[in-house]
Amino acid sequence: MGGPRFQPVRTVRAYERIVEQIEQAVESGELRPGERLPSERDLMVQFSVSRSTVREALRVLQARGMVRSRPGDPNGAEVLPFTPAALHKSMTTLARVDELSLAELVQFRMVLEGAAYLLAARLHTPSQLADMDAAIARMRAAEGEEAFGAADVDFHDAVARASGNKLILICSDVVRSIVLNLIADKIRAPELRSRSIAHHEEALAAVRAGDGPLAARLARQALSDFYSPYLPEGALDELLE
Amino acid sequence: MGGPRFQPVRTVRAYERIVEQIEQAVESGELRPGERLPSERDLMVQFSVSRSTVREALRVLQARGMVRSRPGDPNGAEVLPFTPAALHKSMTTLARVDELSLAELVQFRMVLEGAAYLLAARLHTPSQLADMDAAIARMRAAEGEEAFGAADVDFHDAVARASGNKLILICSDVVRSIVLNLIADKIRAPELRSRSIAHHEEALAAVRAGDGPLAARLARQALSDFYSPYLPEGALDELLE
DNA sequence: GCTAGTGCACTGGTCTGACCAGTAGGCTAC
DNA sequence: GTAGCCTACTGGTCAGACCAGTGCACTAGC
Repeated sequence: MGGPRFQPVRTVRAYERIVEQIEQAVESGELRPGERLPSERDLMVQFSVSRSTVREALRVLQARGMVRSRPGDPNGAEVLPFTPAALHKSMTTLARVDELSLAELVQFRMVLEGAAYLLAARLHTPSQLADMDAAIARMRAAEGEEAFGAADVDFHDAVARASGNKLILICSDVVRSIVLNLIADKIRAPELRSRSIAHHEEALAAVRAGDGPLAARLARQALSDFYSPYLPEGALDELLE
Repeated sequence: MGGPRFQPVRTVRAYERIVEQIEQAVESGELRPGERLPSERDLMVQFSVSRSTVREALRVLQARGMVRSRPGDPNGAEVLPFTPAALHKSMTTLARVDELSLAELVQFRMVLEGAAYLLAARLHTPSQLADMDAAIARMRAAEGEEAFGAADVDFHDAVARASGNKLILICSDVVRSIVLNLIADKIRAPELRSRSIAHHEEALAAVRAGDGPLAARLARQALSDFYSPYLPEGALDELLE
């Protein structure tokens, strides 16, 4: 050993270069959400490749959720604002393929929600508290399962938003929807509702009082209560004090 | 209102159907990592579509990290084990496009690492403790930045693994690498090393003693210490008691 | 004048068929 | 027995074509 240090080479496909270029244009702000890409036929001229190559690049970008194309649209593909759809997709795959257990997912939710409540208790603004109040009111007023669930989601969203951390917000959202999807076939007994509302109100009171640790503990406890029927005994105990 | 409830329709592209079918085959275990897909020309017969359509489907699957194809490979595309690459990608985009601040990322790390230490303190096995010891030994023995960094990563990985939660492990990993990437241009002053090692050892001692809350607090504190130079004053205080 | 309807030019989705540069494995010549 | 060639494949790319949609300008009718 001692000769020149060579680097492994990798052949780069044409469509990958196109993906890179468009991706960079989006990330640098040169292309903003809502704007349109040139048509595929224009792109094939600009990149001087064939249309199939352009299309493969667009498929990759579409899979990443950065772009959407609609047949017949005279304006070409639309640049989309970032959505956690791709994040959601890969986490879902992770959950399905990589033997991620429901316990792990719920535990992760407990971690995230706990942090969200902790931060929310210290950072909340009046309007965010109002959002939480409104969500609880909607939960109480809800007629069907659907409306109740939506209001429930709104509440957790408001808390996560109050945490001031977008990553917590997005990840909570993704994991929650995956978890709910996993147990969608089992029934959410309506008699749990009043208890669920009470839990939410306690946690909200702690948030309002600025008692982060208490709010976090209540939130974890509520999650543990809610999901323990679907889990082996004691699977979530580690995160409860 | 009162007529039949119609559902919005969505035209489904041919390549999407192919993606679904292959994806499902992978998720159901019918196709296992390491196995090969038929060649594109075979697939076009099986799905009775053209090769371009098959290829667009493969591009999508490849973008999701489920499949890899190599020119000339007589065996067709390879089914890959799940990697967090797609997760990594979408989180990186999130960080770049969605104005995710370094503070949010580090805060998120504090949340995850805190949880990892907390769980590790309660669930660790002897061999996992040994892994952590070994990693610290490597940190101490490291000559260059690179070796030190690698050992550091190994340590955190060992802790996350000891948490027993694969989601925490993977997400910590992803977020850590994004954060390190963001501050890669700044120097990691070598004089911080001995302090960093000391921090790790304190936290490890708490883990060994089974004191989860202490371990978690030390871990958060260490992260806060390490990253505060790159952040506005007090940006991480909310998660320190 | 304005609106309703009709074309048209263009889009993306798909297909066909072709070429090229790689690869792996069998075959041949030594 | 082995080194090296051959071949039958592979994926990557290209060219050209058709179709069903879409939006818009234009036009016919009021």
